[in-house]
Amino acid sequence: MNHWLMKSEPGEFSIDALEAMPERTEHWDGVRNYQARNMMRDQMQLGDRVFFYHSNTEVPGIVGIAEIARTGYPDFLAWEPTDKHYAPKSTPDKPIWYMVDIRFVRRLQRTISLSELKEHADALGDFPLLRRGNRLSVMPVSAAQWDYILGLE
DNA sequence: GCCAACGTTGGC
DNA sequence: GCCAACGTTGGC
Repeated sequence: MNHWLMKSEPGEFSIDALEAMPERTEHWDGVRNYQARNMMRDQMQLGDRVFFYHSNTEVPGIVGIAEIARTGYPDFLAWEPTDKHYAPKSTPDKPIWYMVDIRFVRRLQRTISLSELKEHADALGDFPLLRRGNRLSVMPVSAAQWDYILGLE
């Protein structure tokens, strides 16, 4: 089992919005970055756990846990001309962009903020979220990092 | 294949 | 709202 962290702006899609979905499940559409796509398409497995991270908000940080409910499949919104994430080079025959479905597991008892994570940078070791200028919206979390962060809760 | 210009991300 | 950092695009 692998672990992941996925970022979302709560104004776009929040942990509350995920919990409110039917089956508490929603597709993670709109990723238009090749590194993030490759992880979703090739590496995520059913049941993998995901830290749900709120970005671009008052207190950015990890707010909850989700799990992979469906492995990588084409992001059909890429070929919807009216969609915000329309990407005309991607077609049903030759999809470029992929997504997964995630299911709500639970909220954290408190937000583990980015600033708090930074205080533990030494213990966490190499963590993409803490790398300077990092902009990946989907990133791997090692088992040790996962356990350590949950220990902060 | 280089690289400047541009758009986006996301913390602050 | 600002702006640094980064990925992508497109001219050459």
